[in-house]
Amino acid sequence: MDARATSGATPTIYDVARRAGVSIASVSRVLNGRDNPRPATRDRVLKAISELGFVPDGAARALSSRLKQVVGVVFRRVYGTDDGGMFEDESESLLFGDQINRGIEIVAQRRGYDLLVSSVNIDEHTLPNRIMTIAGKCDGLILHDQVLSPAGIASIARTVPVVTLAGAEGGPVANVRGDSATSMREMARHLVQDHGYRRLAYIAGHADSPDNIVRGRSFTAEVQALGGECLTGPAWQGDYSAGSGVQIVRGLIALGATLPRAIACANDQTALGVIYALAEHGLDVPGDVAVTGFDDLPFARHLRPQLTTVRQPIQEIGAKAFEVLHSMITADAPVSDAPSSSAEGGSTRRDWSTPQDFVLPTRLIRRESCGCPPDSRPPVWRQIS
Amino acid sequence: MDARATSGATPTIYDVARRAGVSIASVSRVLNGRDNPRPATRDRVLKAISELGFVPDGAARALSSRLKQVVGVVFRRVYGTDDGGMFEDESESLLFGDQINRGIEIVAQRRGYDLLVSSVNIDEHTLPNRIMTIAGKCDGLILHDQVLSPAGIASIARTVPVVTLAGAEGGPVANVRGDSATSMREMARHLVQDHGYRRLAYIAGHADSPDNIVRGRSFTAEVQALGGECLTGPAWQGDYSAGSGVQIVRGLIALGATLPRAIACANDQTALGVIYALAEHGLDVPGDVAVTGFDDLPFARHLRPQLTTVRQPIQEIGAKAFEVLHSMITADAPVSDAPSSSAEGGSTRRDWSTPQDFVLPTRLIRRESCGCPPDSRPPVWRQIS
DNA sequence: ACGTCTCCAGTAAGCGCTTACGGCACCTCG
DNA sequence: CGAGGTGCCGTAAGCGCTTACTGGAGACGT
Repeated sequence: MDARATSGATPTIYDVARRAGVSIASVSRVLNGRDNPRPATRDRVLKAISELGFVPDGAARALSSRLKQVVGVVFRRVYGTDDGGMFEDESESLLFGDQINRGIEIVAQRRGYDLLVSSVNIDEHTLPNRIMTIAGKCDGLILHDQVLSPAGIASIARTVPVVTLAGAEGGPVANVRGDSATSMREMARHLVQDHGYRRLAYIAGHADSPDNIVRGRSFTAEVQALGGECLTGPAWQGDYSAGSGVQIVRGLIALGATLPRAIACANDQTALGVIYALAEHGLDVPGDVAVTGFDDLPFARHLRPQLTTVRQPIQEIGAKAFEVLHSMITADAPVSDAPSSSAEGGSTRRDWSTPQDFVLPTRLIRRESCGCPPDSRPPVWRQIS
Repeated sequence: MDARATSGATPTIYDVARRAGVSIASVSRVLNGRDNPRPATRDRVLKAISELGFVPDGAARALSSRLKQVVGVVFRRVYGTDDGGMFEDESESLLFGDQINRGIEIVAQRRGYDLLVSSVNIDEHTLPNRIMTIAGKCDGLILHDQVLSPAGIASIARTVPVVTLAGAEGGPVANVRGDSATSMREMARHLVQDHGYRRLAYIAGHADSPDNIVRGRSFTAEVQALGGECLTGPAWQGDYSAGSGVQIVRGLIALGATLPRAIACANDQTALGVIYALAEHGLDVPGDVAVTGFDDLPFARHLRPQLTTVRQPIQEIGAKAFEVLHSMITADAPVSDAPSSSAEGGSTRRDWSTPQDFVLPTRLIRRESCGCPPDSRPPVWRQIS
């Protein structure tokens, strides 16, 4: 038996062992649900554990087993918070990210993993350091859109498994995203063909967001292919926030510009702002201007008018990201097993030479803001019939 | 110099040391910003680090320094997600929690801490195990409302520092919450005195939520003190969700009950559901029935009518919770220092015998849904003037 | 009765860091 | 010119676990 005594502080496995009259190895075995310890031993250990209120130290466990069972999730915090105006009303812009995180968390939990979440400020000068600190605390990283340059991503991916969310096709690491192209094309068709609008516009999200780029391109191309006109340019550059939607519309109206018949927004939040600003000027949606969003956040159906948008399988995107990361993490471990030449079906054996790009299906949700008639049935509210 | 070689896998401090031609102690010293290594040495080390893409292992660091720089945050997940109906539309109920977490995270970051977030399902049978696993991975725990019984909290608090959010006064551990009593009293006064409503009701949140209890009691008491009538009872029992608000109103109307002139809801989400259900039946808010919420979530001001509610300093609550926890964590360390008898001003020296209850101020926000006239100025949108 | 096999349980060697301690230059001053 | 600093840096002892290896005790076959 080991002599180590840890009486004052929090109990360790040695205290448990001593109290149960067994060796630390046995304690470890019951902790990990091995089946060798016989029932009598196991019970003594369990008793000691609960009497002492013993909680195994995750760090020690991680160090020894080379697995932390933690995945890091990094996303972008929008407004500076370093000083006086401590908490801006930034919350709305985070709905999407939070939902994704929920999806990650739920599947992670099933595998015994927990989430280390961390938001970063882009203009942070110590970004590399922060990311390293985080990386050191987990087995793998999931990076939301807009947190790191492709080069930065590639660099850190050298050392720890990384998957990105909503990244560009052909990025340096595995990537998971919704299918923006197909549904934005469908949106364009719906607006132009079904509703007959000819003069439309796309309010962009962050210029360097791959999702935004794809959405804008697909929409514009399809509108033009269908003989419509699609306004673009700096005047239509937003940043995914509701505020940017408000500003753009106000700006246009102040300039006396003729608004297009329909405005497709890069996401729901921008649409929220647009509708808001339009109402401010007495313009009717969809009567005067039709407005659409993207994401189908929960609030989309509570707006008046209810928002026509594209549903992304938000939580599934998070879930998929975790699964991909998890397979990278576990594939990392058995490095000295089969020497080589394992020609079985597409296993993930350190083969992120050509990182995969997972695209999840999206769906056009027609509600009122595009000009469709309101659903006659009272809409269900959740699981309530 | 140490002989250990770690060539195949991810680089360790030994690899860095070897490459830089120094000892691991020196590497550690530059990693931790100690000032002894002289510039030349430091540069060699830094160079080796970046060449190898070395990321110090958080587990090893934590084990050695007895500090993980991680705090756990546990909150309640509402709907089961174990099976087929994988992702219910649970999101709305999480806004509040997510905001709090943001507050925690932002201040935590300043101190070099990260957040380990984990949602739990109440009906989970392995709850104690899950919480233990989480506890083992961090230096302290912040528990949201409704995740653990007071007994359970007390038990785990034996081993790791814990602070609760929106817990009851006089709970087993330190607690941080918004001041529900004062503002609900004010709300009652506003409704009864300013608007002259005499027949009101309070739609409750979870029955075992301390915040809900305080809100209900304060509101009811004040209404009655002012000579009004306040409906209560099982018919008015909700669960903080929008869905419960919908159901309650639908139920009442189906029964042919005469609705009260004003309904105060336990939180904004319930109010959202109530307004929705009222509209469904052609009832005008606030014309026929006034409705109020609690929390002042961002969507509250985008509702039609804009929601009268109580603003909780949500992120500040999270921030405060972290600060309290952090002081407990750091106070934990020097355990063999001053033997006793430190009679200085209220320091947190392992003195959670009578856990503190921090109450942050709240504020009544009068908007339209109570019957107040709409604000004439176009409301600002964020920082936009 | 003795070898052998099976089960349990203990011993001890790390996992990758931090840090107390000590040694070696080199410098300062009596 | 030697005692005593002072500044850098290396050595080694852990931190609290997991687990390969080893050993002892029965159970069993011959």
